[in-house]
Amino acid sequence: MNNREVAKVFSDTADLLEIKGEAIYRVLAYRKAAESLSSLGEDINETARTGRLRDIPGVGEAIASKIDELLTTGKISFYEKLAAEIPPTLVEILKVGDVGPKKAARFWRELGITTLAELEAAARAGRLRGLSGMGEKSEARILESIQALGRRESDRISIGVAWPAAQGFLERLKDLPGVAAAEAGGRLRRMRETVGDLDLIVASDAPRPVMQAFLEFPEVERVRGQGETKASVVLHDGLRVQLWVHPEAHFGTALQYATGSQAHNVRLRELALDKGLSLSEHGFKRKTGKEIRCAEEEEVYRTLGLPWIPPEMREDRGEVRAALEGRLPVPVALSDLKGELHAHSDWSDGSTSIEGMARAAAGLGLQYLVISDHSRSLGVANGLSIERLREQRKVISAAQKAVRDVRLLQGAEVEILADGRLDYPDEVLAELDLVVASLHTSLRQPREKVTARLLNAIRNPHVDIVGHPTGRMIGGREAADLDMEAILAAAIDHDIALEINANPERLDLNDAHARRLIELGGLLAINTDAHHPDHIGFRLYGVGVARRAWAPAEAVVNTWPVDRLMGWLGGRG
DNA sequence: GCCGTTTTCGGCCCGACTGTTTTCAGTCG
Repeated sequence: MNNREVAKVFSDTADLLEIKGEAIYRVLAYRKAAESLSSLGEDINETARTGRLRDIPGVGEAIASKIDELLTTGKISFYEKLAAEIPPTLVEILKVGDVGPKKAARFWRELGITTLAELEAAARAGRLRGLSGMGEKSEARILESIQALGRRESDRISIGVAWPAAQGFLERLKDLPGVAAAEAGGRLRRMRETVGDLDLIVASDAPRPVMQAFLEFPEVERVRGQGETKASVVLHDGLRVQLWVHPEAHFGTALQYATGSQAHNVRLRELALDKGLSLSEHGFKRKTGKEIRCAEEEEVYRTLGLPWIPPEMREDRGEVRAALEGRLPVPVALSDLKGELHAHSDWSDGSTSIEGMARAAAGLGLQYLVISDHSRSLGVANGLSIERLREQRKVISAAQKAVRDVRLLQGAEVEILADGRLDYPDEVLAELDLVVASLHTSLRQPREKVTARLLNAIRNPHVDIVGHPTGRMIGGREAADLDMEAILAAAIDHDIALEINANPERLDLNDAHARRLIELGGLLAINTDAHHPDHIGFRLYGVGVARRAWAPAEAVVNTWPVDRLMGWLGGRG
């Protein structure tokens, strides 16, 4: 079983226990363990084999032994017993908005509902409103939420869609009279791969007109809820947006609160309690009733005796403890990136000439750009034959004369063939400044085979970077089944970098694997895989993943000045 | 069920909003 499958069992266990009415802290313990498992950068089978399950945050004696049982027998007797008691299909109806464990339990016990389809039928038949505490409005909301669930292919949208949408709102909010500041919060600010909605936080001492103006934005289809400080709307395209408006004097605590994650916030509130303070989005409160307001987020952390923690690191993955102990790393920032190491031109499947890409890179202030078009076997992408590759080198030199502000290098994104060989012979690879080796085909091979292909590429002395190592597409194609520990170890052994592909549909490596690589002392490259000048803007998302991985600039090869980069490349093949 | 520079037991975050209520439970983040 893989990490995600194991995590799902524990998250389902938490849901079932909650429906059953178990003590909430027992439920939360299972949920916390599930979250830790899903963000674990190492294969859980390896962690179990080496007896380190208890090192996982939130995994104690009881859950560790259940993980062991699951990995060795394929099931957990505790879960089997629970599932015999509470129908496990009830978990799916918790996805419905306004339906939590209490309602799910009542639908089941009082109406015999066990599945989403049965819940929908009961709502349509008007049978929900008969329950005490439920009326027509509740029933209508539930029905509406079920339909919304069915319409959306997934309940999450890509950060590549959400980010620009949020920026558009923020610009307009900042222009409103009486608005001192506007920021995105939530998963978006933490640079998660996907978000469920947009959380926007505005500082204003006159909240009412700001709220009103927001509700009248043309893309707003309907208002889901509205109070003094919060409003929630649905846009015509189905995107949900939440707006918080707080006075300037609270903006720091409000932004901190709205950024989350929930688990991170719980940690901070626990720390606050240790200091005799109660923390909420409005500020700190002493037992005496005296309040401490924070206009800036830094003040919130300072009050707790902490340095400011970057939003991308706020996932309760040890950042609070690291901050307390003064060993929180400074993660790489967008401004640290000095070059792009993986970009395509119209020589293969890019949209734009080499010179056009060079001008775009120069316009962004990059110091170097590697043109890395596809290799010969990738016919669908117009991969370059050896002859065309050599011809391209001359064109790159000519482009360099035309665009002097950015150093142009010739690379290639070389196919790792199904049998593990590379798509160009070594003597051709040796002619290139930089080699990105990538998998595009036969991603579904068994673990041993696909892992061996990547290892073979890593051992080739000409390969500098492995591109989008797992091949996953978010919400689309599954990652290849790789022995990631072996890949990370080999990459470190051979002093090559693993790519964080910044395309928001890829983000590959993901944050968990990238963090594991950093822990082990490896190197990353943040590459956009640009096929169009605009795609170089994807760097932002790749940096987000690297920051979530706690990667310092030092560990990212394209933050290095060109001389150091060339030295690293030249040290190999 | 987890966890510990106040603890191996006794804690484990806090408030807004909604709908159905006559004061609160449930959900959400």
